[in-house]
Amino acid sequence: MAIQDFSQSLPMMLYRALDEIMPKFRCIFNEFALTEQQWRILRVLWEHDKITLGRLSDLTLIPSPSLVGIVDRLIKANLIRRERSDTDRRMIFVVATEEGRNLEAKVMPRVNEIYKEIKEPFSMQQWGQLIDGLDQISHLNKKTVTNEYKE
Amino acid sequence: MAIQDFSQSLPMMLYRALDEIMPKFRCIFNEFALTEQQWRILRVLWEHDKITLGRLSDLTLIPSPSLVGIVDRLIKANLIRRERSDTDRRMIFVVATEEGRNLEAKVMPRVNEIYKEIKEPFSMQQWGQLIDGLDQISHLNKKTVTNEYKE
DNA sequence: TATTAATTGTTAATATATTAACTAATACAA
DNA sequence: TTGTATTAGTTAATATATTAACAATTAATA
Repeated sequence: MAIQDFSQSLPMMLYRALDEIMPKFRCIFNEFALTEQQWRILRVLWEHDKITLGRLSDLTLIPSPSLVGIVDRLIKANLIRRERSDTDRRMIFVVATEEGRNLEAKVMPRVNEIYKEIKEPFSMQQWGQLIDGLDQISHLNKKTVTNEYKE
Repeated sequence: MAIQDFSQSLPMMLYRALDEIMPKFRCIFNEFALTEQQWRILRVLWEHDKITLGRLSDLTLIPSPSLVGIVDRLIKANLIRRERSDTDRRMIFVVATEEGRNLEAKVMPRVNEIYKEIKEPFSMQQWGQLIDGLDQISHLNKKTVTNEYKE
């Protein structure tokens, strides 16, 4: 056997984990006529009244070129709106409409339900180790792994 | 605080981990004029002389509709070829050309180098816990975690 | 202040993902 | 053996990812 079996490599393990869990969530998103990316944007807006496209890109992990079209479609669906900044006219804020805000109460319970199902078979320690490992991966290039701003 | 902070949710942690490590690999793939998906296919073919499209889809996690075009482009690049099965004319095998096989020796060392860098800061135990956790996630719906057909 | 550099978003071109519908070939049952 | 269901792969339509180039605005500096 090779030193490193492809299907057991970290990238494939990560992809496979996502392939297992995301369809469950997308199933719910589809019920509300949302794509996964559209949901991510709303999900962030439910935690931030007003946010620039740049920061939205960072928090949703959606690359900015993609963000343009996704935001366009959310606007067409009347769930969010653009708002150019007065102080720095380069920046554009994104804000949820009332209709967009109202979705939270409908979608989140369903999503939390699935999330609980996924988490359930794990012991608290196992889950913590998984999250810690992932956190360490996503901070590989940073000087120190500081969790100081963890709420 | 919300029960569940979006950016600390499992899906976002998985996506963020991939966002951290994959650009390092893609950098190498680009040097050989390969996309990530094209590389995945070659990577599998280096372990399997001959494989059907269906199984290739399973092993690469590339959905079959995507596979069609990706395989087309790999054929145009003269790295693989299609071969229809004689016994069951529905099935199509994919095989690496000599040029495709020759890439392994050039690409793999570079990829292994990056992989080692990523793995290095982890203790063996930490790494094992991470892989185990991911493995458990990707087997959530299976009755038992059977690795019987592991090579 | 005029120039240059950096920042924020956007557009464009190509590749891939998602979902549904569809074709061809094979298996299966009446 | 015919009709039906299943399987393997493909096509089509839309959405998103990736990379590079670009425009507009602001910041920085000579």
